[in-house]
Amino acid sequence: MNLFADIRALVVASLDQLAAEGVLPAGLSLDAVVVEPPRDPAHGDMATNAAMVLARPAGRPPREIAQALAGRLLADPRIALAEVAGPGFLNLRLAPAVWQGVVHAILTDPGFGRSTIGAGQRVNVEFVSANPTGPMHVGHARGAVFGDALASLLAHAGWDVTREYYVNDGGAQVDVLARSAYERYREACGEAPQIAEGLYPGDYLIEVGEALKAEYGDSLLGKGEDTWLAPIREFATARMMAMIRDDLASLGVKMDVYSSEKALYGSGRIEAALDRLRALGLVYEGVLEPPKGKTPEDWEPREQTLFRSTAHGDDVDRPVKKSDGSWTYFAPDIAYHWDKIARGFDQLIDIFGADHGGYVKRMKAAVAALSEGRVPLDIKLIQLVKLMKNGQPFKMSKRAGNFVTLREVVEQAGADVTRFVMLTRRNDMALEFDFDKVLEQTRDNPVFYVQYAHARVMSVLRRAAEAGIAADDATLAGADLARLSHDAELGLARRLAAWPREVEIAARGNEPHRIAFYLNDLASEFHALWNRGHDETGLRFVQEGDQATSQAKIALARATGVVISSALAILGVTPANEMR
RNA sequence: GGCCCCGUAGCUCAACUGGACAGAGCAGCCGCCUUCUAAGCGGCCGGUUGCAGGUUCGAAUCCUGCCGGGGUCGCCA
Repeated sequence: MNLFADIRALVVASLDQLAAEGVLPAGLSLDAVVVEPPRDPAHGDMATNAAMVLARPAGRPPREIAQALAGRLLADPRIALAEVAGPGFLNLRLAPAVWQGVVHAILTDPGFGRSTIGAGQRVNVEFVSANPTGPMHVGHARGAVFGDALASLLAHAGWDVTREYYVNDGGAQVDVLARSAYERYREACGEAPQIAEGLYPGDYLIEVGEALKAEYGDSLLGKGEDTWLAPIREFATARMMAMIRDDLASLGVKMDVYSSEKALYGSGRIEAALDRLRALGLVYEGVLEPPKGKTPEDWEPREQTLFRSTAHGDDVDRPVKKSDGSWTYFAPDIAYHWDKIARGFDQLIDIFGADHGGYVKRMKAAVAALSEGRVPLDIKLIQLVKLMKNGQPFKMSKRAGNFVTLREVVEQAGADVTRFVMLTRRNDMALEFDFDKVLEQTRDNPVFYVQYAHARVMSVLRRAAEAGIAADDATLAGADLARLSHDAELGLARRLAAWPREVEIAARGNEPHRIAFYLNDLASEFHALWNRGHDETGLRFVQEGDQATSQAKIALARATGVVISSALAILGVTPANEMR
């Protein structure tokens, strides 16, 4: 059930009638007609721009069209008031029964808030994709939470979603990992480790060294890289991936698929992808111009293998091979995306750190070329997380290997709080994460505020039980909701009615933060009603001695709880039953 | 210098993807409150949406050019 879609359908049907009666010309496109909540509640419950967008093609003044439409709409019992306003808006006021019906729908329809706009299309959400060279840090946590919530959101809106992690285990950095682990292995064997400049100094490799000793004894001591590099690389990356999976699990993130970059090497798939592009005339040998403006010191013209990304909107063509003949990072990534296309996804989403912004155009160009424009790729960039403690920047020094890990954040703040806070900002805005503030129990902590609203709903149900009022869902579904007549109550119901629409807007834009903002608004509306009960006892949810009215009001509270819980589920946050 | 992102109330951020008078929360000011659930409630003040043009019925949103912040710029991933 989506009330806005229902009313839009009514508007469209009415316009069709007007066309049939000759009031409007036949065959007008109604695509641009929208029904949405006005910014200003004084303008009514819903507004449509129909008259304005049709004025020009119909050759009639907008207000005249609006007037005719109003007459039609008023014939429907759901429409209580239809007023022409401003340049030709038609403002609608809906009958209380409509809002009461929303409460009933929430209590009886488990699919309330779900949508079918995804139409079962298969979408692949690739996120985190951190190098398997160490534990994940806060930045990764934000990407993980965002990707996971986006995936849930899309699933909620009718997409068939795959969560995927691209393991960057093929480049030079995993060799560095192997060398670093080897030193820790030597250390475990009683030798003095030499963590040279450029190796990973973090303590997390100590246990890997010990595990290596347990596995290999001292058989690798004193041997050259050619004997130990490959096996230790395997060993260490496997350990790192196990650690990363644990980290993700601590945040409640579970991937459907892990894809290995390394597996692409030697499989012929990189070559195949590039051959495909070459056949399209998009791979060639050529010389790049130096970057405009700032030319690097050591720049020298050099012929190399290039992808013609400029054919699909990039600014320059991009190399796929390094000067030593090995692939650039881009080459296997092209093959990887081709693989995703080949697996039949209708739509791809990549979630990158903001420092990869320069990579976006070439990746989109590659996907456009390989899918011949059939598979859209949306790339969401995740901005930095600024860690704070008591309003002071929380310093981290990655170089020293003692950066703040995802694990530490989750241990201090908890998974629910971490997730919620990281979703209260748009992905392309920097996020401040203050360890103290996120745990505060005050109004300006959105996590607390929303959880408190849910806890109050549960409290109402407990109180009803104490008062001997039946308040199970079946009973509430049969409550006499016509008793919900106060504007404060109907206002809350209006907010609940907006939920399905909010899901669709958020899903269409790949913007899970909208869910967090909606939750804040809904909680605010609920708290406001609760607080009015202080002075106006008639607005309290439990009305001593009046079971029927109590049940209607409790149904409203319960419906609010259901929607909060459903929205929190998309964000991957557990609703609180009581505050401690 | 090229490209990408950001710039909105004193602060932190929204704005339904082009809709009406740009909204919340903090902070500030003025009242109220000692509780159906306690960590408060109501109201007021606060704006040239960085600047200047353009597109149109209508612009924070789209286009052009500037200003400021961040990121990035063949052989890192």
